Amino acid sequence: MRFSKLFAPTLKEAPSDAEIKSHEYLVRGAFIRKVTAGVFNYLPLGKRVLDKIWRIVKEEMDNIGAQEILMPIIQPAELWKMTGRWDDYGPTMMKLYDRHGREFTLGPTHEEVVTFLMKNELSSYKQLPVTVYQIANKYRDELRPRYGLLRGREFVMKDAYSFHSSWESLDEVYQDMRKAYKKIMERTSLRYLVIEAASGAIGGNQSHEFVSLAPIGESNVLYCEKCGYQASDERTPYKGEYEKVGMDEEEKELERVATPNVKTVEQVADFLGVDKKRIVKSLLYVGRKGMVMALIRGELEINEEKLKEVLKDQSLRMATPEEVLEKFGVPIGFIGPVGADDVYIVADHSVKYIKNAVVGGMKEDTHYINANLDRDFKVDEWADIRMLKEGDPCPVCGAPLKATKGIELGHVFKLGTKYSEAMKAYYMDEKGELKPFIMGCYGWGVSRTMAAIVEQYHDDKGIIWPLSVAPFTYIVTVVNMNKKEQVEAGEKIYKALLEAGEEVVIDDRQVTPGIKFNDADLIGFPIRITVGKALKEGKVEVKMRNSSERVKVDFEDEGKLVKVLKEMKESYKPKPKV
RNA sequence: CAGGGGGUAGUUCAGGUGGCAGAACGCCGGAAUCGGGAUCCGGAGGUCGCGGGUUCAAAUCCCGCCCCCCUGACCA
Repeated sequence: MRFSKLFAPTLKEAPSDAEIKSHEYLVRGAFIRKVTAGVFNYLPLGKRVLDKIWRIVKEEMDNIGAQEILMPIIQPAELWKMTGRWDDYGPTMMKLYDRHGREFTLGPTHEEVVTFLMKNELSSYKQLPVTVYQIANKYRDELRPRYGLLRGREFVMKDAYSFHSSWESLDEVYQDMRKAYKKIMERTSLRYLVIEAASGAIGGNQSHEFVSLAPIGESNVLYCEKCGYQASDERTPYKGEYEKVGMDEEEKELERVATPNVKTVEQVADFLGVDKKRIVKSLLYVGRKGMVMALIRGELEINEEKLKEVLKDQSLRMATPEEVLEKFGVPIGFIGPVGADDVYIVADHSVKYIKNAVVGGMKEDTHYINANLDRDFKVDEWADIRMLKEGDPCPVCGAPLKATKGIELGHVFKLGTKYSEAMKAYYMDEKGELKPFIMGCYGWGVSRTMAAIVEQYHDDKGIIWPLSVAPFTYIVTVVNMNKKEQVEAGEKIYKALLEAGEEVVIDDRQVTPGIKFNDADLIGFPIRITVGKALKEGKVEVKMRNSSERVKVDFEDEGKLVKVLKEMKESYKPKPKV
């Protein structure tokens, strides 16, 4: 490719909306351009990188026997209503209507469509298992798209689905997928963790996330250096001791005290001069079955994912102040379990071990002190709904956990029969009985991977692409286009590399050397061949993007030059930033 | 969705007490130059987000709408 012909309008300045390096460099380096919030054009360079990632993902899927298909982006509402996700997933879906007013969605994922497909096409256990996948655009109306390709509203995803007649068969494919995902991580040179994860709105009962390490990542990971435990903070159970707060005291008399305008745990602790641990925090949620109260010890935080799982209700959300006021006639901040008899109460185990607790007074500007379990309030369900943080004990070995952040690239789920039952997708087993398919689903963020790689591979000048995903391997930089000998030498090297089957760009633009060097660094070509003043000695300079070292190589000897270049290519192994 | 900020040249941004539409970079033409976005001369480029209102006069004030960005995710 000739740079003079390449559609690659690089930018000197960072776009005003770029907050992170991958966003800035992908835009400045002419890989992508924003169309509207969370929606991008891929320019030639970006398309080349995307294709390389695409191909790696495709090859790894093909390797484990998954079969590529293509499903529609437009999906009818009826399928989503069958599984209840038209409402559950609702706000995240891009919805549209045809001329008859019939409802559709732009597919945010394809469980419904693929289950519908298999329900009609597979009828016997003899046809199972089957694994299919596609690589296609997905649409999600994110609350707040941001970070360039990391959280878009339109993005490229690989989604695979497997159908089985036994859990053992599902487990085989699940393990194959995990191996394939590890290979994708390795082939894209990403540093990553595999963590146990919450399955969220997708559902199911086992899932692992493949997380690429990055400080700006939105997934919080807890891991144990001692035993190797790795999990999402949303998923990590608390298996430590429960601290006893005042358990050796006498039960004192329940008393309502005035706490004017004192609402938060912090304020209450200050105002009453008590430890936060003595306060029981009461949070109200609204789910499918109405309002639910969740209790936890004052200084701890509630893990909404755990709570959703306990209640088996993915639609759960925090109640608004208005809803709370309407229900109890009491503003938020003064809500507590004493006298909250008509609401279902879920409490974290930590609440069990507080005597003479402080709770909301259920009357504006008051709190109760000396509230005691059973005597003053009841709990309908005990559960572990605590959010763990760094330093909390590892659930496996008890050592203090470490925290880090990452970008979720892959997610594998054992779905079980959630979708097949909801959609009556049955096959006939050996005994002639109808059984719902046992299913797995496996997602990979293809376009997001591009941003994740840049997050790990860049410096203050631009991107440092690993070879496997670089848009081109080499750039031949002709320093002075007015010098015939430089142009001729550059062309000769360019052609030699093309003939050797290499991916190469020759920078034949009539611009100053500074622009050429800076663009080469910004775009991130792994190897640069500079044709300039060293030509007087019959040499060119070769430099790898991840090093400042320049090697002088005789250019007249093409065989030797190509050999040296290929050797440098072999040894090019940029170091990730994390 | 809530709160905040913003929308002016291709980009990054000034102007905003109402009175001729601005800069830098980029772009086009030219000069000289050619190893890290260098220099000089000349030039093109705008429904000031959209619609309405107030006014002799609106980028500027008022109203409505659209879009973009940031923070948050109701942790009481």
